[in-house]
Amino acid sequence: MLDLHFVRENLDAVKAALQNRNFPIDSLEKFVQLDTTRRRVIGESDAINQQRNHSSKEIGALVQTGKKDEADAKKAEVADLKDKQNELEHQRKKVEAEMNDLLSHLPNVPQTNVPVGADESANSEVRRWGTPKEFDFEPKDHVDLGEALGILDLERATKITGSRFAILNGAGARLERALVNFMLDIHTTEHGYTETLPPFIVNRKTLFGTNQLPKFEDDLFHLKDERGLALIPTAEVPVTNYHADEILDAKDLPKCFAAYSPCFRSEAGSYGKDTRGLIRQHQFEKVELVKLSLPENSNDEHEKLTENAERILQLLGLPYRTVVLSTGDMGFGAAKTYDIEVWLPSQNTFREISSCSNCEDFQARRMNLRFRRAGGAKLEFVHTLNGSGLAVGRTWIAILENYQQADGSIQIPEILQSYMNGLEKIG
RNA sequence: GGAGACGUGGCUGAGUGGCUGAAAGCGGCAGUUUGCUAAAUUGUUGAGGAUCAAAAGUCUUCCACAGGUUCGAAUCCUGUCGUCUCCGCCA
Repeated sequence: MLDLHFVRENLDAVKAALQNRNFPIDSLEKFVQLDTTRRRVIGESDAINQQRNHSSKEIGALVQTGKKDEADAKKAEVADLKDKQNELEHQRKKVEAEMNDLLSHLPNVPQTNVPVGADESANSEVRRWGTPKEFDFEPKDHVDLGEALGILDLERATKITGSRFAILNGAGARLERALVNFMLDIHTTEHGYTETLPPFIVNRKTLFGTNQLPKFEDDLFHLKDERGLALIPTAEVPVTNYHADEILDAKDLPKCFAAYSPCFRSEAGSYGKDTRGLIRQHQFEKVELVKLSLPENSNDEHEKLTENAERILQLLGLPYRTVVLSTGDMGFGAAKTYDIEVWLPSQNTFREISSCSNCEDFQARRMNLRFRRAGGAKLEFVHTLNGSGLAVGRTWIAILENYQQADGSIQIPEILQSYMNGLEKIG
């Protein structure tokens, strides 16, 4: 959420940012109007409050000195004030609610070094690693490979749940589990993250903190429960909110978390997109990286976090490229985002396997996550960052496709073999 | 699921209708003192909003949250949420 004062004082900059994000700017005119009204109403309301408080004290004194008539006269006066007050308070609440609603629907302002553009065609590649393998046979996709090997069963998953669900069996299930453990081990032992295992169900306040609400209600799986709970779409939600409503000590920053979790997404509006295989599922597993950082360090932390995620692909020997998303392609809360895209032979292209964002103080403001510097200075909002390190299902796909052999077997990357009980190949 | 207790500032903890944004202690910050460390001592120390060019100042709101009673609520009433204890149940 953008700061009220920031929007008021940087109206033109915010307007430009919204336009670059393909976001309608008419709400900013409404903003100016609401802002003016709000301040007027608060001024009037406070003035009446002051009178009331003052009169109440006088009444107290009059009652104690036995001047009942005068006290009664005053009481009548205050009763009048109270009516006006109620009216103003009502207005104030209404205006503030509208204002909040408006602000909570505004996306973050992109950093100035983010490429401006309408969509993903304006994304810009920042680096590339590895060389896609040349196959001397026609490479299959992960569905053909997995089903032939008996490690992937999409049909029965559809039977027991529905489309966009999958069952992994045998070495396939083991590979998934190996990847989770491998990723967590690297991030905790080599990259300094603290492992955390959060709840997979969260409340609405938490969903608001990381921007899923109010705008993206339909992307979630909601529980039929009077508490308004939902399944997490990513561990970013519970983990970033871990310190919500707290005041952290500057010396404890940055805080770096690595969290495994399943992720649940309704994928509303994506019908017909990536319908084959594991690419786009309603449920998938992910190891998520989250950082809480000092504002002045968040860009450096963002670079490091992205490199930490890339490191996993390097260790697995999977070719990838990293792109910086354009203003039109970025997520709602991000100020800057790098996507890491892994090479998929079957599609002869790079596909997203991680998205690493610096949200600056956008989420922190929503969840009231602040810190104090030494010297007792004023409280400031923490900067929050997150990125997949990595999406496990898509890594599973990448391994099958990149490590497939002519006979349909899958060679296991060496670094994973110890996680697979020494298994060198599947099939 | 049943019964009971409770929810106050960074922490502990006073406060049962006006003089309480809140005692006291701890912690934090600033200073003084003392070979160093430690201790002692003095002062200071919540958050949001409005006003203001800014600071200062002034005003206002906040004692889990939302309502209500009252001229006046941390204090009384109702609801919600949460925590703890005991019983039941269960992995």
